[in-house]
Amino acid sequence: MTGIRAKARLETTTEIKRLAREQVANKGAANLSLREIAREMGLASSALYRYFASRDQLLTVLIIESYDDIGDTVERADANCSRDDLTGRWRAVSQSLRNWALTNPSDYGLIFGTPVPGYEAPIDTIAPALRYTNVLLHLLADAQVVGCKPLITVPTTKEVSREYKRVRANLGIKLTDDMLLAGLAAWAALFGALSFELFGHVDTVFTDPETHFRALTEMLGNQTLGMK
Amino acid sequence: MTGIRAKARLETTTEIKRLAREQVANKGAANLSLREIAREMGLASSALYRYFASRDQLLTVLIIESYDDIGDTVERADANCSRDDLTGRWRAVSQSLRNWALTNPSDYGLIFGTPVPGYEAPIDTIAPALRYTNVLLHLLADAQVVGCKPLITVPTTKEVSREYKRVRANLGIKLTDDMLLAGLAAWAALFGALSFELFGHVDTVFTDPETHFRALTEMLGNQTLGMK
DNA sequence: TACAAAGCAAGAGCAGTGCTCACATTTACC
DNA sequence: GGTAAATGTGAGCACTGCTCTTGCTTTGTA
Repeated sequence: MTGIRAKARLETTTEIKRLAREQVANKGAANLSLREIAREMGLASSALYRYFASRDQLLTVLIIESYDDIGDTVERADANCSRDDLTGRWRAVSQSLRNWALTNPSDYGLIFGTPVPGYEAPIDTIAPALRYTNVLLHLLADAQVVGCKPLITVPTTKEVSREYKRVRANLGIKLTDDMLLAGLAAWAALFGALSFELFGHVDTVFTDPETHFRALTEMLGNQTLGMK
Repeated sequence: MTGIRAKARLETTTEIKRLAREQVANKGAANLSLREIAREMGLASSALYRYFASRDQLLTVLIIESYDDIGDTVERADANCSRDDLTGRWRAVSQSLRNWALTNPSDYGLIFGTPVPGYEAPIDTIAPALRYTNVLLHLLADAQVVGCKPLITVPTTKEVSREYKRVRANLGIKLTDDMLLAGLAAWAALFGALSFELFGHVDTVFTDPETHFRALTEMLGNQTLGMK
């Protein structure tokens, strides 16, 4: 029975990650210290290297888990709505995003903040990183099927239509140019607003950021889902 | 004549900042090393503390200079347009933003990336931080004066109108609710798109990010400046 | 012009970091 | 029960930010 050791290993690994997350939240990713984790666990610092190859690898694992967490959250919010309630789904998705970000600000920073120059995201991060975006893409696709037309205008140049053709191929989803642009713009506005808020760029602007965020998403929902 | 020493001090200070910027660009802000700067300059590491109180203070100075740099850039782009060419000004402003970000990606990361938890921006950073935003605010104000109406709808709740009243006060600028929301949304979409691009979240989506960015800003300009 | 004060640089030293490696111990399986 | 793998230890290397004492140079002034 290899179970005892496997169980202990899992526990230790989980505890390391827990303490790491705590440190990242309190002192920032840059100040994450393996030695401090070891001290808190009553271990020799070298012992941690039996569980994680390096500080960077530990951080990468935290990032992957965060991607999965935000993916879970957004998928669940979307799944809780009736499929044909497109506005409701958009509301639920964007609200759940902000809630997650406010609840896990350091994880948000880990994912959407400044990457280390030269850092190549390992393959393991790619799939989890796509989950939360796919929720939006499917919402847009569903909207298109029932005949929604975004209330925006796409600049009609050959360059743009060529690029968006490639984007459709890259994303593997069939969306009209206007739905694509409206969706990408709404998505960018959402994360732009969240980054502004979480990274402290609008502290002196808003008294109640939540109210603005609601107004923003309401407006973006109108623009993107538009009229049937 | 205090000139000789003052000049030497200025030169040393500038050189330190130059090398620091180089390191931040190559290895990230987290890996900025005062000792390495000292080595490269042929100085004892302790000598650097005559010029900067700490590593953090050096980083803060870099951030302030970056804020001023982006402020300069955006102000200049705007000033180069004829005042009543609102669309042209919006194009110039957003293009100059992207150009600056692509030319100085590490500075962009310094400003718009993950802040250190508990880090309180010193007062010196506040004024420079407002410059690039003020360019947009004045553009919106000018648009309003000539009767532009954004092509969006604001959710008309008491909460929203109360919050936007406070925002007007905080920003010290009189904009209608729809102009305010349209402007903030466009601003958020701009920086959201830039952060996605610079922080590597859309590498697999776009073949030519510039084309998408142009389409995005074109669309946002339409929505915000709208029709007279 | 002489001199005290202020500015600047050096080098040793402290406490901390990531990471490696040889070694000891514990556990699992044949 | 013996063997091999998994796990933990502690010393050690090379690095970091930062402080403090010591000595030298420039500065403004008496």
